[in-house]
Amino acid sequence: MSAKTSTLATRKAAARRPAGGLSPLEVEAIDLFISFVRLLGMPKSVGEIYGLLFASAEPLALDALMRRLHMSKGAASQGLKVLRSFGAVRTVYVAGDRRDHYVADFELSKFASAFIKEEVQPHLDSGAARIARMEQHLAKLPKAEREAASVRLAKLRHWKEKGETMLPWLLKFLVA
Amino acid sequence: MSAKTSTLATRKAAARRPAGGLSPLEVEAIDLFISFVRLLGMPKSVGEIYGLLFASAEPLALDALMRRLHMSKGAASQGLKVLRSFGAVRTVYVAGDRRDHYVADFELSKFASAFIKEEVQPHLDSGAARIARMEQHLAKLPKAEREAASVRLAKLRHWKEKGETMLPWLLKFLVA
DNA sequence: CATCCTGTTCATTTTTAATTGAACATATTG
DNA sequence: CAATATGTTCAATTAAAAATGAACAGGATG
Repeated sequence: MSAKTSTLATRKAAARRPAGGLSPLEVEAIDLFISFVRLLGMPKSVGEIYGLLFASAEPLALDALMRRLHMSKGAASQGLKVLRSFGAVRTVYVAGDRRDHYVADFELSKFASAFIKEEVQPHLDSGAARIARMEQHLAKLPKAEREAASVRLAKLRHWKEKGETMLPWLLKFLVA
Repeated sequence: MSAKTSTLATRKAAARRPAGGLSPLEVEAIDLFISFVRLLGMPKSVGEIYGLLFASAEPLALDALMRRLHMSKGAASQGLKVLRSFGAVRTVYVAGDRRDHYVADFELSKFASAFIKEEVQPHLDSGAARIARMEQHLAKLPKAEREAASVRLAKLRHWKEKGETMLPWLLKFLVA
């Protein structure tokens, strides 16, 4: 009896979509975004979700993502949370359905600016703090060592400034 | 007799450095570069090696890296291989010692350009191939779906072009 | 208000990435 | 050329990251 309903559901889904529940176009989009999010150090599930939403003409609810991507509820929920957190995805109202339905926001720059704000910027900041501490240590060194180390520290400061110059520019370019 | 020489060498090195074999300055440098290489998706051992070489006034051989970083020979060898591969590190001649001695190259941009060439560029290329395939699939779609998908594909093409514009610029900025 | 539906959280398991250490290759030295 | 020193590679181990699934919270529904 439970076998019967599940068979029906499966058959219905299969009729709408090619084998496996994903069209070739969707598969390409998913692959594309998996490799993109991996580049940014995000879990592949995030790329799968965004890829499917990007390719999908209709908004999709959590259970549709689970089913079509063969993904657990937990992973889908967490992935959507991440995507929501930087606005790569948003919910849309669907009449007569109380599930949340998601669509992809097409502004890809949101991935990049989230990455910069969450990963790069903190590193730059902690790097700055570290350089300050290194300057403290430097002062206590015997003269011979101090001079060699001083050159290196200058290099670090230079890179830090370069990073701080580049980031805003990069953000601007991406958003434009 | 081999015991005698190795004991002497060990004692000599230990006298030069504080407990644990790493000065506070070295520890800061190592921490800094660990987080930097992690940002680029490289193993932490690569950051440890570069960090120590960056801070170290003298060239260091593989066994010194192993000893001071508590790292296996394999990890040190592989890490140096990676660092050599993009010129972040080079060997220098040390008279009367047949081990390879390494120093850090201070041009940090080498990390970034290696990352772009090895990680980013290939993704852009495969992305381009994928977009081409998606255009094939698109043609086979019924008209209604085709139009929605077409808008999305245009977005992808746009991002690809943006990436292709930005990368050379970014490289130039980094190297400058 | 008891039950069902939807979604979140988090301890556990699984998967993936990095490290170890031993076997090997190669060069050096007496 | 035997013995030793140096460095690389790779199968096995260990550590880190991600996914699962069950427990839970809250909101709707009859």
